[in-house]
Amino acid sequence: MPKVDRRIQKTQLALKNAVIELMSEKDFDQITIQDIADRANLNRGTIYLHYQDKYDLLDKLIDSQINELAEMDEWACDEDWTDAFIPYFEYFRQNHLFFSTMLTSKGSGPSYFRTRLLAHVIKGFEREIDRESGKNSNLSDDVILQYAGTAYVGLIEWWIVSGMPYPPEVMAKQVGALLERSL
Amino acid sequence: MPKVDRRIQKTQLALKNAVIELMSEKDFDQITIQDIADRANLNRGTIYLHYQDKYDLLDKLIDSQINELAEMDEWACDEDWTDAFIPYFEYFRQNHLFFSTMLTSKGSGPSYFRTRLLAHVIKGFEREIDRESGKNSNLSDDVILQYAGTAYVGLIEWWIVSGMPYPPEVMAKQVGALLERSL
DNA sequence: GCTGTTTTGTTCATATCTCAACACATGATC
DNA sequence: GATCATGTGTTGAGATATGAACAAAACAGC
Repeated sequence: MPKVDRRIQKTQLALKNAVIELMSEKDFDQITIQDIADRANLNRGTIYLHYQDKYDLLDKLIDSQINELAEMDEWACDEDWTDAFIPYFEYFRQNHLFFSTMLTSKGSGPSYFRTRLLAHVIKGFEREIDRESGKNSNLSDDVILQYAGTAYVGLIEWWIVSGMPYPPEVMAKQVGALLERSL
Repeated sequence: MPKVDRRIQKTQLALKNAVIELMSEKDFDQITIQDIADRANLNRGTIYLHYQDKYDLLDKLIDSQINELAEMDEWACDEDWTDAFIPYFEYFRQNHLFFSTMLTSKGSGPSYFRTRLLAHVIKGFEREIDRESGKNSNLSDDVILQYAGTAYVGLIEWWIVSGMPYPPEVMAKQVGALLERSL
């Protein structure tokens, strides 16, 4: 990774937080580039140095968030299946503002971020399906993945929107157990 | 006022917060320029674009804070004497991190900021002494000012350090009453 | 339709910040 | 005293952000 210039990092962080704030206040389509620039305390032109328009900005914001998740996938993949989810739920808690806003925001139709997240989750589950014991012999992979994926994403959203009523470890263990049954 | 470039404002704000944080953790003399740069997430060289050294930085930080106070002096001077202090205590509450850190920090000897603040307060009180009714006819201005000034500053520090147990309006009214008796 | 207002993208010259490197001082350790 | 590590202050080239201006679009109200 060629280290990124400090100023770019700060600009992107400011933009991310600005978008999160604004999206929790109004519909994304009603947000103007000027709004974002003002909230991020940046010159409007600066945004165009990095993004095509506000949709590109949102896209790349989501991209980088998904990528962070993807990096965690590699970092710890074959741990004990019951502890494997702990870092994820800690991550969700740290970024709960992003997740809650993006998952619940109703731009037009169901959240674009949910779609992206679901796709990523399903891709990660693909290689975890039990194809040996025979317990899934009369089930299609498609069905299993869609089932487990939506369940997982739905649970994440519920947990965050409800104010994270259980600590990350508790969520992680239970999710691990349920997924192990489903996959 | 020629408007200041956004970047300068951000840099100064970041430095201010960094210094506040660090001073609440360790003695100012033990704080290194690199510490400040790291905490402010700035390049070390950037600090030298604005300040001679860390002492100059602290000086100018204090300067600007005192100047903000001075601007409030002009904004509303001859209101009702019992309400006049409300904006000040609201200001103290907003900046309580700065005031508590600067007032209680023991660089070497008593706080430099306290000295500066006291001088400013006394200067503001000078024209408020009652020289007509005769109630102060056998008192020296010096004595009155030192008395009222230290009392005021001491009360501010107590209020902030104690976690601001009374709302600003309550403090303002009582301080107004007490100062009216003293001046 | 037309008209005034807002938002958008883009451009340019300039200001500020960054990064890396440097020489020098300070202080600790042997 | 020599050596090593750490902090300082400075420099230079380059990268990024700024502010201001502009034309074109998008949009509202009439």
